[in-house]
Formats: sequence, structure tokens, C-alpha cells
Amino acid sequence: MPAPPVTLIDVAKAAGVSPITVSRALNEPQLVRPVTLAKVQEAVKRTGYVKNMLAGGLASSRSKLVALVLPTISTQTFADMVQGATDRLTAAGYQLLLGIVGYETWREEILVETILSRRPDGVILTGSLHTDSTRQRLLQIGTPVVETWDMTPHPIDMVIGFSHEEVGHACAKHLLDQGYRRFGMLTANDPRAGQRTQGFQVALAKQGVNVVVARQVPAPGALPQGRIGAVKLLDEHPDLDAIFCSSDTLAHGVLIEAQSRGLRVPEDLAIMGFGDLNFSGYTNPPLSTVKVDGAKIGAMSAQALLNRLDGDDTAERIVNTGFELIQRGST
Amino acid sequence: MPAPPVTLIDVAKAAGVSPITVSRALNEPQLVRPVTLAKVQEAVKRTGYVKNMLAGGLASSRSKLVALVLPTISTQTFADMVQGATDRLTAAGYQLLLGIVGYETWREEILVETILSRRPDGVILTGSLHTDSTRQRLLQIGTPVVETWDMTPHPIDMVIGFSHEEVGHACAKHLLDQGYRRFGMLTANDPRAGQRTQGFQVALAKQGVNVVVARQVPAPGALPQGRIGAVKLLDEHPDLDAIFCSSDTLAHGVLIEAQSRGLRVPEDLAIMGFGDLNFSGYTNPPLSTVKVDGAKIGAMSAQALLNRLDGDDTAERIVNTGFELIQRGST
DNA sequence: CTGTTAGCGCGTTCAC
DNA sequence: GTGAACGCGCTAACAG
Repeated sequence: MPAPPVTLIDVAKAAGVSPITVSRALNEPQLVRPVTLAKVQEAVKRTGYVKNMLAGGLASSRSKLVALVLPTISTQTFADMVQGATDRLTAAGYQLLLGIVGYETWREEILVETILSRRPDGVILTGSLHTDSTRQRLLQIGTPVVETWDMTPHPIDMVIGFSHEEVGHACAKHLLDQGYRRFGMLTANDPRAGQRTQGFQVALAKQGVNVVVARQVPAPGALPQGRIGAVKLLDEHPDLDAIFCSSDTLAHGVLIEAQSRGLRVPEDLAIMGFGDLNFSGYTNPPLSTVKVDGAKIGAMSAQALLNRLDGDDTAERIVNTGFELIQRGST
Repeated sequence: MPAPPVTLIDVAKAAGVSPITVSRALNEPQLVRPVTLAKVQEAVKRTGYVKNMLAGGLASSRSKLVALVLPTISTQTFADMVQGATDRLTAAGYQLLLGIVGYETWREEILVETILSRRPDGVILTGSLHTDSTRQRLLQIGTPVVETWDMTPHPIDMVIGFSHEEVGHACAKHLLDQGYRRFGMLTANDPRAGQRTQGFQVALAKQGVNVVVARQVPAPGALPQGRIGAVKLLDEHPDLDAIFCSSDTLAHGVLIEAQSRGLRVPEDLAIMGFGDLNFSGYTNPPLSTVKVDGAKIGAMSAQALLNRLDGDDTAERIVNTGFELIQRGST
């Protein structure tokens, strides 16, 4: 039996005060005398009032909503970002509007439009490759924006992330230092993966080394594609001594194939991944990887928005969170 | 430079029509003559109008928002639920409001209150253990509700899930059929895990078999706790021949410990899990598990709400989605 | 098919 | 510390 909707006015009548007093009692209790406050709270309980943030948001132009746009949620790091952002936002009385867009830019464009129609107080975007139209809209509406999970010299507003090219550099240096020279690459065709492989190749080239062979699979590269990719790479170039993958999932597939061929990893073949896939099936998985703290990035992004909303405009607009190169399986 | 906000009235002026015509052109294009429609669309583009669903929702009492409340998002199955629900909702023009509550009921109570303040058109809840106050609120507001991931004889509204007791039964039968008799249990202290272990024990008891020893860890049981738990179980009862775990993650920890003791799994020790953790680190992980299709449950829940919102009230209110017992590692 | 009128429920701005 | 009037931007219901 849905009871008739209870409004703030009903509460006001029940408490014997004016509507605005109820509003204040709910939103800025310190501005209301304790006695009045108690009366209001009692009336709220008695009437079963639930506040209406549609009306509130419309009147105040503050929706207490923050949108988070992610390509997928089925990756541990992105799930961590959701968790990290949610924690911060909830603590500050905000709610999360989640958008999942996959890896196609045009989907983001549509989603951003839909999201903006809710008038969120802030938007967190993954990556910094957006259509012009998306950028326009965001700038026009004037909502604070954090681009995350990437670095860019021309941010829409704020940036909290790391450079995927630097990741590529670091991986190249790591492998070169260990003496590897004949490189294969296996990458998913998502833009950030591309930046990593780009950085990887550039860093190699500086040392006069070239990638022997590269293969690409559709994003987000799944494990079987990693294995199949490895089959092709190793069949065509049996003398490869290192394979650089755009994700741990792909790397995992490569590892399985390598082991089934009796290759010792990393002695015969080094494998590098990216992400933070849990390799706990192995006591000590013999592949190195680059790890990023998703929860931290999510929390920092949320915090950046909250600061801005508090009028605190002093912080850096561009923050490099860095990443961690994890070396495993070596002697 | 945030431009001044563009309202529907601005568009109406620009198009030379009345505001309501713009509204219709945007929401029910088929009710508007093509010529008018074109004029409006042109005006929308020219002005850069973005619709305001706060205002729209307030006026129409339809927010086009559906809330999904989950204990965590860092579990593959729950992430799949988000994905499944998002897909259906997006296709129908709805957006997802995500709430993550952990495993404490009082947190859900607060979150539900906050969520209802957005006046979502529907709410999807995980499980069916809610405080009275939560149930009251939901019933009072009259929002369509789907309780999922569980079965209950006294639903708030609709239910789409499976019986955790049946899962326990099925596991018990499976292990008994294979000849195992000396059972240990390792479970997280979340309510649904409790129902599974309960069902497991009852089914065993019917065959005159009792669980030798049970241990509990805080929800959501992590892998190290699985391993530590296994140490204690096996130290105290070296003659166990099967361990029933409340999750694959715990089971995985048990597996690692078993292997490090040189136990053959499942010949010397059977291990049962629950969930759909990807054990791809193993070519053929030797533990059986129960698998649930999260994406399907998410999509079905969303669809159930959408049907209701379309006035379609004919479907079953209680749907048992079932689960799949996956036997692995046996001869 | 399109326009008019009248709110939706609340917060802002001033007064008191 | 509390109240009154007004408007946020849009849509329901009817009229034409």
C-alpha cells in the first residue's frame, strides 16, 4: 500500500513550524535551535518523510551526484576505482552515478550527454581521449571534471593519473637491463594499451633495438587470445627472448603457452604484463608486471572534485600518481 | 567559460515553438510533426541544450533511475550483475545508481534512505535480509523492488535469485555420491554463506553424516584466510577427506595449502567452492564449485523492473534462476 | 498536432 | 533563530 507521498510541508505542519525550518533542520542543523530541531526530527519520524533530492537539486543547483565513467567494471583495477571513489563520496554525502561505456568513443559521447542531464556536481572520466563534442559539452556545462587513468598535456579540467608511455619506457628499460634483446609484443587495441606499446618501442629504439614482431587483439584482450597470440608469435619467431603484453590477462595466456612448450620463464622467455591480475594460482608467477593502485586513483579523483566543490581551488590540477614495476620470477 | 545555462524555454524561442512542443519533440518524437521536429532538433543543436532530468523527474515523478545495491563490487559475479543490469537499463533509457554497502545491514538501511531520496523508479537489492525499517521505507514509498541473489518466502516485492540452501544440498549430495565422508567446513560469516553451510549440514545429516569441524572467517573471506583456515582444519583433523568452503576464494587458499602438504586433490582431499573465480592459473583446477550467472541475474532483475514500469504486471514475482554445479579435477 | 495553465517539492533571498 | 514569497526547469492535463 504505497502511502501518499509525504512532503516537507507535511512535516512542517506536523511539527508546527514552517517548511523552511524543516529544510534547515535537515540540511544545516546547526542553524536551528535544539528544541525546534527535536520537534522536526520527531515529525520526520512520525510522518515517514524521505527527502526529495530531485526537488532539492533543482532548487539549489547542487545534485550531490558524481558520475564515474569507466570502460568496464570487470577489471580488478577499475572495480577498485569504483570502490575508492564510492568510499570518499559516500563519506561526503554524495552518490555515485556509474557509467560503463566499453572501449568505443562514440558510446562515451552519448553517455556523457545522458549523464550531464542529471546535472552531476562532478564527472570522473577514464582516459583523456574524448570526442570534441564530449569536451565541448563538459566545458559548456561547466561541471568540474577529472580525467583519470592517463596523463595529457591538454586536460579538460583536472587530471589524476599516470603516463602510459612512461609505463612502456619503464618496461623496456627493465627488460633491456636484464639482457633481453629479441622482443615480441602482444597488445589489445585500446588506446592506452597503444600508448604503452608506443612508449615501449620508442625506448627500445633509443638503444638501437627494434621489436621483432607485434600482434594485436581486440580490447580487452582475454586469456585465450593471449595464448593463441603466443602460439603465432613463437611459431613465427622461435628465437624471441621476451614478450611484452598490454595486460596481465594476455601475459597470462602467453605464460601458459610458454610453459606448455617447456620454455623456462623468465630464463628462456621473459614475459611482461600490465595491471594487477591476481596470479595466486602460482606461488610465484614468473612474469613481471606494472601495478596501479585503482582504489587510490578513485579516491583521489573523488577528493579532487570534493575540494573544488568546497571552493578549494588551490590544489594541483595535474597529478601524476605513478605506477609500480613489479619484478617477479627472476633469479 | 561556463556559458549561461540553456533551458528548454531558450530552445523553444530559438525554434519558434512553445516549450511543451520542445519537451515532446525530445521525449515523444512520434507525437510531433516531422517539420516541427526538425526545427526543434536544429534549435537544440544550435543552443547546445542539455536536458535537465532533475526538473523533468520532479515534474513527471519518473526519474529514469534504477538503484542497484551490492555488498561489494570486487567479486566477479557482482561485477557481472552490474554489467548485466547496466546493459538492459541503458538500452531502455535508464541509468544506474550504484550503492555499495559491504556486509553490514545497518549500512544498507542508511544507503536505502539516501537512494530513495533520489526517487528511483526501481531498486534492486542483494539478498533478502533487510532491517524492518528498510522494508517499511521501501513499501511506503512504493518503488518497485527486486530482491536478488537469494530466495525468500516473504519478498518485499519481486525476487530473482536462487536458494543458497539448495546450493548446500547439492554440494553435500555431490560429495556424498563420490564417497567422501569426513567433512570440514570453512565459511565466511556472511548471511548467504551461512545459508549454504546450513543446507550443506542438513543434507549431510539426512544421510547420517556429520561435519567433523567448522571454522568461520570474516566476510568476504580472502585467500590467505583460506590457507590459514586449511592449516588449522588439517592440523586438528588430518583425516578430513573433504572441505566445503563458502567461496572459491577460500577454496583456492585451501587448495594451495593442500598442495603444499602433498595432498592429491581431489583424491586425498576434495575441495568445494562457490562463485565463479577464474582458476585459469591452473589448466584444470582440481576443485569443484557452484557457478551462478551474475550477468543474467542482473539483466533479469533490470528487465523485471522495466516490465513493471511499463505496466506489465503479468510476470512471476518470484523467479528461481538456479545455479550450476561444476565438477572438476575428478577422474 | 500544438499551446495554455498550473503545479511538482524544495531552497534562496530577503525580511522580521 | 524563523518566516514569506518567489522561482528552479520541466511536464500533466486539458483545450483548441
